[in-house]
Amino acid sequence: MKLSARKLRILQAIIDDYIRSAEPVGSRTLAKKYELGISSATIRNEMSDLEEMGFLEQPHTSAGRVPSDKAYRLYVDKLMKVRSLDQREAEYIKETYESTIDQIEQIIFHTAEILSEVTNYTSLAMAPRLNKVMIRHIQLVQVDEELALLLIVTSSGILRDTLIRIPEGINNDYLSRVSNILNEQFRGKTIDQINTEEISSTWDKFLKNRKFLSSLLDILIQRFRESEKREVYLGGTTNIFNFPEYQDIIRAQSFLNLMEEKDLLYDILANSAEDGVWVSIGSENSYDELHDCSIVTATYSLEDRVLGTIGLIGPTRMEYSKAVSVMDYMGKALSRYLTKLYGR
Amino acid sequence: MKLSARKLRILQAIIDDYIRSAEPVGSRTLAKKYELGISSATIRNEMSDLEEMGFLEQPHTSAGRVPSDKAYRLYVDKLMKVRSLDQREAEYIKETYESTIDQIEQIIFHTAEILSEVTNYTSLAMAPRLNKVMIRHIQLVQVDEELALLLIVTSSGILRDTLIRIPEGINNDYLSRVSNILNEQFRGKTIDQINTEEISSTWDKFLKNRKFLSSLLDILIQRFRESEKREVYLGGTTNIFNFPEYQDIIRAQSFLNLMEEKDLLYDILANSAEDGVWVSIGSENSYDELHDCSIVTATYSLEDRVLGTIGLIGPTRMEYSKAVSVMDYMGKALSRYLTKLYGR
DNA sequence: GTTTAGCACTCAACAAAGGAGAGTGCTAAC
DNA sequence: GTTAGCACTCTCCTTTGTTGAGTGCTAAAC
Repeated sequence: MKLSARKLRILQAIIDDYIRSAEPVGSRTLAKKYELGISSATIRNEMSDLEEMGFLEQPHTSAGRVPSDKAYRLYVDKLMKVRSLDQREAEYIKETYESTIDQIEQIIFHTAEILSEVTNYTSLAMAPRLNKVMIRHIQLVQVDEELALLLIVTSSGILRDTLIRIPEGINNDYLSRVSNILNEQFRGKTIDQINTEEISSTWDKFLKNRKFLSSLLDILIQRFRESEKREVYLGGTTNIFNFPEYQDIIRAQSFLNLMEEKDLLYDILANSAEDGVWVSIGSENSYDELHDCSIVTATYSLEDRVLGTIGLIGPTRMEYSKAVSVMDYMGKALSRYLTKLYGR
Repeated sequence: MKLSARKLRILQAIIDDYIRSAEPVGSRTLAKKYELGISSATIRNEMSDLEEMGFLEQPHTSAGRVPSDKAYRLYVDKLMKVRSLDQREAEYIKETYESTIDQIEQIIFHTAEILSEVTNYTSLAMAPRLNKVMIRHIQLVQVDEELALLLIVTSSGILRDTLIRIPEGINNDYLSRVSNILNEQFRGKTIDQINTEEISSTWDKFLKNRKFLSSLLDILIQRFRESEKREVYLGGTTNIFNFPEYQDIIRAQSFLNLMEEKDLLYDILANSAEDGVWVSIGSENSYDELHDCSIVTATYSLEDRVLGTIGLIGPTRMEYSKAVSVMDYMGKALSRYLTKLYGR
């Protein structure tokens, strides 16, 4: 069977209506509300065809029909008109960025909050993958007799540091010699590329303070490990209660429990598109728990390195056109903002 | 009317039973399950008295009875036996502390997670109030031609830092002169005690780079402001679904929404006891939204300065004896751990 | 004076029964 | 190919009993 223009029009009307109302759509409603120029009986016949073709589903015999995941996919790919973002919303996003602080993690966290505010969906934001970023500078700074600070600066200005205790009798000169060696070893590499054994052997130059030096290395490595931490920030988790499909306590709970599985969420974001906006609908998701959710993601970058992904999650009956336009805008705005702050 | 020993025994039995079952307790159940040595009719009479005295409430005529907030208060103050913590749980807490990282905020966050794991309640943890902590050292470190790092070390080793851009032609010497001045101004003060105007006038010594210096000051002040940030970490928010009283979607939602109001939660923690464990039951809470929750808090300290508060929140039908013992243990364990890490 | 057995009464919770309403599929006519 | 009409289906809601746990009261027993 072919998807005639009329069938498409009807399908579009059903999807639009269902996205708005969350109620199965019947032929009579359709005939009355949308100016399709055909009677409900004709619509019934067409709907029957659409069901046979897998675009519609019936919760039970005497209910209206509901779009299938396949229908949403068609909608997203062909039918939907992606509006560009509302002037007011774009303005709002811009403004909030201007007033934020400059720690990269905080910016991402804040981004998640804005996303959920603007869309009323639950938002996800993956912390930047700093292990893809080059180390630019490592330095030990003496704070006082007991303490020194170990600094790691990456090529994008992102910073890690740790306060460490130093043994007695170590002075600033000594620390800067150590710094130089560390720099030789690390500079220009990404965290992924570091070879710890090689470094360890370098310490042989230093006869004294072996213990201190190797603990220093431990700390460094630990800090690098942390950068690989698969952190996900969430926004608007309780927005899910706004949707009638989550009025059921069991479903709401299982959704919220899912949102606590940061590792899984991270995987979802990490496995979405490599660049740009990406939509995954219901059963397209590789995780069972998400079979009645849809996810819209966008990547964000610093200069032209993709650092991470942000996303929205909601019922399959999602306002895709809005979600896609917001994500598109947001991914770009965030990238611009990061590049402005940390780019060269 | 006097609270006879028998009335107390009955009340205790009712509270114990209700805490376990969440079902109104009837006289027959009581007579059968607990060896009180009296018949259900006698218990009925006593229960009627207890209701008159305000210790019991009846959801409706033909239901059993439920302890009132007043009863829980009596229970917490007089009746309950505070067990010391289960060996296994104490062990578990100790172990997890040993494997954590050393950023103070992370430790606190992790504490919240442990708390909710051990108790199955929702946990709260207030970030440390660093504005009560003395500034020990401020330093500017040059990273390369464009960037420098501004460091603030407090008396308890807690660190804040920011990467800043420096104007051309500024060298390390210059930065260390500036550092010295900043140190003169700030060292030994708490963040609360800083007088920004006084500092601003100090810049007059420097003819060049006024703009850089004043932006530096802005950043410093901003960082201090951040330290006053009223941050609260949560653990186990979805644990609330385990309780039958939150099977109702409206109540669950309003609870979860409440948990998003970080400012309010911060206030609650900040206004609990100044030191040690504290219990607030139902209507004792000053916020309406919490009238059917109870909160158990404990403070944590570094050396002997109280830095913040951790807490548990759950239905008034809470296992107070467990909650109190866990909070007591945890407050102390956290303080010990912080002191070990950051104390002198 | 307490304690207890017995009984009438109350009320929520559950289940069954009976519309009402929305929607479908089919048929026959246009 | 389109449409009106009608029988049929199925959920949802309301109504109506029924059950069971629990109470309060009274009168007898201790």
